[in-house]
Amino acid sequence: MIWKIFARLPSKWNDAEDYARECYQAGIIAIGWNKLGDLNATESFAELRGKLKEGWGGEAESGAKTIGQWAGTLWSFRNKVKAGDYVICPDSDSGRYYVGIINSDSVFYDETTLGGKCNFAHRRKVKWVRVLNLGEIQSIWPGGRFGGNQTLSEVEKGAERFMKFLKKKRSAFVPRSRVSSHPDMEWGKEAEARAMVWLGERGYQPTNVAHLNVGWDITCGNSRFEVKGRKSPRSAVRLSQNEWRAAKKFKREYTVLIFTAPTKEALQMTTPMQIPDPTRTESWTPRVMYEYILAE
DNA sequence: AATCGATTCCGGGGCGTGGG
DNA sequence: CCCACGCCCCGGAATCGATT
Repeated sequence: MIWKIFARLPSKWNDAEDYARECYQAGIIAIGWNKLGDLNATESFAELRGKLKEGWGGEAESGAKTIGQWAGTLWSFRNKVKAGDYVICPDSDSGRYYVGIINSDSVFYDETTLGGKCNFAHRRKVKWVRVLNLGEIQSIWPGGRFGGNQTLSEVEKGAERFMKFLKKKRSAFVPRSRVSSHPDMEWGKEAEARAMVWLGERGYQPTNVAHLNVGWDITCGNSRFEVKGRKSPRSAVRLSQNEWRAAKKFKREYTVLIFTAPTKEALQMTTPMQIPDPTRTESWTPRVMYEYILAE
């Protein structure tokens, strides 16, 4: 079975956050409604619905209908999801889709925060196996839409194509339908500053070498980091020829860090998407630029 | 002023769900 | 059955902002 599971707060909330990457990095999939306590202690769908009504009755916009859908999500998460099932978890911060295989036989309850802020307590262990970009998703589901909008839903349409896609080996070029971008100087600088802090927090001793034009921005011993900042996942990440060459040369020692945040304040809190050895682990579309000069 | 591209806005479509 | 909804999202249009 294939499940689509969102690990995020509702987008209609103004401070909605996406925890997909935290889950990915922690080897977990997690959903909210913490106040319910351990789901293993809940015996039936009806009991679950009752507890939800008690705890969230006021927030449920459409009463019984909403409660019912929440109950369905949690009940499926507890009962219908099985070890070996596939999970697809969309990440709105990076515009990517994490694909994994459920690795624990039952749900467990854990309120400790993952890497960043995610404290969604209903969890299952996941072995994440792939990261797909929009182009790859669209090659499976034209239009990029699959599964439902609820926190958890089963993916039915295109399930066979998805399985076939996973078996096929990674193709070199997957077209991406998104606009290309010029690097934004100011955001580049902001992102670099954030990267320095973030690396420092993780125990590195980073040196900023961006001004040297070597093909990456930050050096920590043998590790080289290229930092990209963007305001939304809709704008593409572009590697210059210089950067590409360095990435090819240093392979695993070269990592691209992508910071996606709409405002400077948000950027200070953002954890980056990390792409080690980018020329091998991701699909890039080469772009050739021409210019025309009028002959004298 | 005009042009070009990035960014934001928003209409509406789509799939899977439980309620009635 | 049908309907209305959800921890949604695409893609065109409008807006913004930088550069000439």
